[in-house]
Amino acid sequence: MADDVLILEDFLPYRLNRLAEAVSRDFSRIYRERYGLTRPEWRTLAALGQYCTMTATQIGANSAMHKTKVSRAVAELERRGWLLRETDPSDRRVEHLQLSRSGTAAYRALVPLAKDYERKLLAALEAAEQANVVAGMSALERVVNEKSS
Amino acid sequence: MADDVLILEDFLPYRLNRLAEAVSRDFSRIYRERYGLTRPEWRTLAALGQYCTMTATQIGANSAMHKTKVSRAVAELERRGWLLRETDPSDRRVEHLQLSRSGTAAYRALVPLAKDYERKLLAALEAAEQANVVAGMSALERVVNEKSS
DNA sequence: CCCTGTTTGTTACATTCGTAACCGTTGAAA
DNA sequence: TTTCAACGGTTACGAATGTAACAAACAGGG
Repeated sequence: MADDVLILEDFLPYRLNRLAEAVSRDFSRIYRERYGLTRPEWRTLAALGQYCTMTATQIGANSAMHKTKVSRAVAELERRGWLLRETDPSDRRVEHLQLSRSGTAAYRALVPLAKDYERKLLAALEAAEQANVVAGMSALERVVNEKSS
Repeated sequence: MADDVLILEDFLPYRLNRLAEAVSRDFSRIYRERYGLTRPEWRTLAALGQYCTMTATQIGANSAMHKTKVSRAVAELERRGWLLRETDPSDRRVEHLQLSRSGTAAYRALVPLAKDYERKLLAALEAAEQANVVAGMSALERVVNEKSS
């Protein structure tokens, strides 16, 4: 508790980052090896798969991505023919995005793999530990959201 | 539980990343605004402050940073006069690094701020939630370490 | 109708980052 | 002694990212 040394291994921001990076890196192999997707592209795909139709701004807010990341991910998915844009007739700044047939197919192929990954990760924990993870994350999310608001 | 839609907001890798990014971004203001440090530089400073003397390779292993990140962070800290290198006489590839007097001063100034940040973050949680966070993170770390080994 | 300010989304530029190549050093085997 | 693989650390180069500037479209007064 002395204020002269920080035990980095116990420091919450560091632990969170280390953990998130390891998990993210590990999981990214699933969509990277199979489809060559980047993380922003995967997130955009996941958001559109879940919500069917969204604007770029909505994707950014929902997936916590900078708008330039969204813009580039959308452009790449469109280039692949996985995504369709439709300009809003009542506000021509806005583009409504949705997955094409082939984009939906890729999404549907990835969802079970993603769920499997999560399932296996949590299966290595005891039931009480799983509950701790879920409750702890929710609590931290609550605090972080309070701070930013 | 259906395998056709993934609820991104409940998906563990995504939640972890979102949380870690938010906390890291928030905390980074402390060392960035005050000293203009980048995250790799802060981590290197923290590692050397904790362990007194380390090699670049050890810092990378300890802080989960790529060796090029460490190399650049060390170079910058040295440029500031915060860090001293000493070539190992028995193996001239190895450099033993340690903080200089001014580097130590900066470290000592930052440690209480870091601890304060963590304290305030956890103070917004109830006791049971804090326990959940600590236990949940430890459990996840265990699993991730098992996977990579 | 124009002017101003705001919003959506894209692009230019500089910075950061990782892969891979690299240099100098070491140790060990031939 | 010579050779060569392995290691510590740096650097070059391409990819990814964020900041800021930007164009186009809207909204609301004057």
